[in-house]
Amino acid sequence: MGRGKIEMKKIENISSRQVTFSKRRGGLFKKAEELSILCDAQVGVIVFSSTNRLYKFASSTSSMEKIVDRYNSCPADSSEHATVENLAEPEVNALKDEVAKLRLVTGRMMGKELDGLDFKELQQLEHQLTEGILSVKNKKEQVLLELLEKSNLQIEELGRNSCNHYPENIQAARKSSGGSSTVVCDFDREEDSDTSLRLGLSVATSQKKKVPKIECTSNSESLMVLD
Amino acid sequence: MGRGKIEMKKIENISSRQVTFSKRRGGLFKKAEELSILCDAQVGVIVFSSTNRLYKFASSTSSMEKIVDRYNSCPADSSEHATVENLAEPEVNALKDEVAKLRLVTGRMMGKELDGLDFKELQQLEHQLTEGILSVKNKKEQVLLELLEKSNLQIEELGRNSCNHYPENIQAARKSSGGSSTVVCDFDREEDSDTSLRLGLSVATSQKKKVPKIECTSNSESLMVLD
DNA sequence: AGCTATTAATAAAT
DNA sequence: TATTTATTAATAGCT
Repeated sequence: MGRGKIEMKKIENISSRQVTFSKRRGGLFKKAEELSILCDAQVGVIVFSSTNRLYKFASSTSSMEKIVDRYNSCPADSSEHATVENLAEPEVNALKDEVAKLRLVTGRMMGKELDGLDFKELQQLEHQLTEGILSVKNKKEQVLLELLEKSNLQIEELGRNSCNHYPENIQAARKSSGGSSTVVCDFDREEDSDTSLRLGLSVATSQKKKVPKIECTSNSESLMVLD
Repeated sequence: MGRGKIEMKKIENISSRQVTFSKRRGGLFKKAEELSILCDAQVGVIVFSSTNRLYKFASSTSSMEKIVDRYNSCPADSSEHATVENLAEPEVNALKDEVAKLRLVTGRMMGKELDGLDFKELQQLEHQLTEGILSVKNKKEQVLLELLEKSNLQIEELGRNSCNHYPENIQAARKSSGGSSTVVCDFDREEDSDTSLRLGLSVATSQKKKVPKIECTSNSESLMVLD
C-alpha cells in the first residue's frame, strides 16, 4: 500500500524505519479509535519503540489504567493470536460470554466499569447493593447471636464445673442472648491479610498477579477462591 | 474503504456491528503485528467488546503480562522474549468453574449464599458493598450534573431563541448548574422493561439474547431542580 | 463465511 | 520533518 510492497521483516535502514514507525503508529492508533467508536469497544494500545520510548492509546471513554486493571481482572481469556482460531464450540463461546457478563456484574457491584450506565441503571444497581448490604447485616447479626449463645453455654459449663463461681454473670449473659438487644463489637479492625481472596472478591487492584498463599483466620473451607 | 464510506459513530445494527468488530479487530491486530515486525517495536493491544469479551494481541517476542508490567513501570528497558501461550482442552472445565465462582460472588453480593461465611468475611463483604455503593452514588451524581448542564444549555438556547421570555428562570438555572447544589429526582419508578440486561445483572438466567434497546437518557423531563 | 467495489493507509519521492 | 502521489491493503455491503 505504497509505491510498492515491502517485505514483512525488520526495516534495516534506521531513518526509514523511524519514518515508518511514526506513520504506522499513527495509523494503528487511528484504527484502534475507529474500532472503539464503531463497535462500542474498550480499546487500549501500548507501544514501545525500538528506542524504548512509550506510546499509548486508550479509547476516549476510558484510560489505560482502567483498561489494564480490567485486563488484570480477566486472567482466563480466549487468547486468539494471529495464528489458529478456535472460534467454534458454541458451548465454549456461551461459557465465555457468561464469564464476561458475570465479571462485568461483579466489577460493577464493586463500583468499577460504571461508565455508560444511565441514571436509572445506576439507581437500580445501588438498590441491588443496598439489599445486599441489608442481607449481610442480618446474617452478621445472626452469626453474632449464635457465637454469643455458644459463648454463654461455655461460660455456663465452666461455671458449673468450677463450683458456681460468678453465677450472676451467667444470668446476665443468658438474658441477652435471646432477645434483640443491641450487639456491639469491634471486629472492624482489619489486620487484613487477604480475606478478599477467600471471599472470592478478588478486586484486582492493578498489578496483582501472584497469589502468595495467605492463611487468614478461622476455618470455613466452604469458601471459594477466585484466582 | 468499502462499498461506501461509513459515519464514524457507533453502528446501531447489532449484527453488522459484530461483523465489523470481528473484521476490524483482525485488521487492528494485523497492523499491530506489522508495526512490531517492521519497526522492531513491542506492541500490546487489549480490546473489550461491547459484549464484554476480552481480546488481546501481544507482539510475538513478548507477552501481554510483560508489556503491562513494563507499562506500569515505564522508565525501564528490557526486551527479551518470554513465555508462549497455550490453550488446552480442559478449558471448558475451567470456564465452568469460573462461572460457578462468579455466580457465587455475585450471589453473595446480592445477599444470597451467605451461609458458611464467618463474621470477618461478612464484615469484608459489607465493606465491599459499601464501597460499591459509594462509587455508584458518585457516578450518579456525575451523570446528573451532566444532564443538568445539558438541560440548562438547552434552556438558555430556548430562552435566547424566543426573544427573552422568562429571563429570570434562565438566570436561576444557570446559577444552579455550576455548584454542588442538592439534586433530587424521581427516577425510581420502574416501568422497567429489562434494565437488568444492560446493567448486566441478569446473573443466573443466562439464556437471554434479545436486547430491547432502552432509552432513558438525555431528555430529562423528569429531572427537577431544587433551589 | 467468501466476494468486489471503494475507500483508506502508506512507501517512496519531494 | 511535512506534503504529495502511486500503489497496495483494508473493508462495507452483499450473498
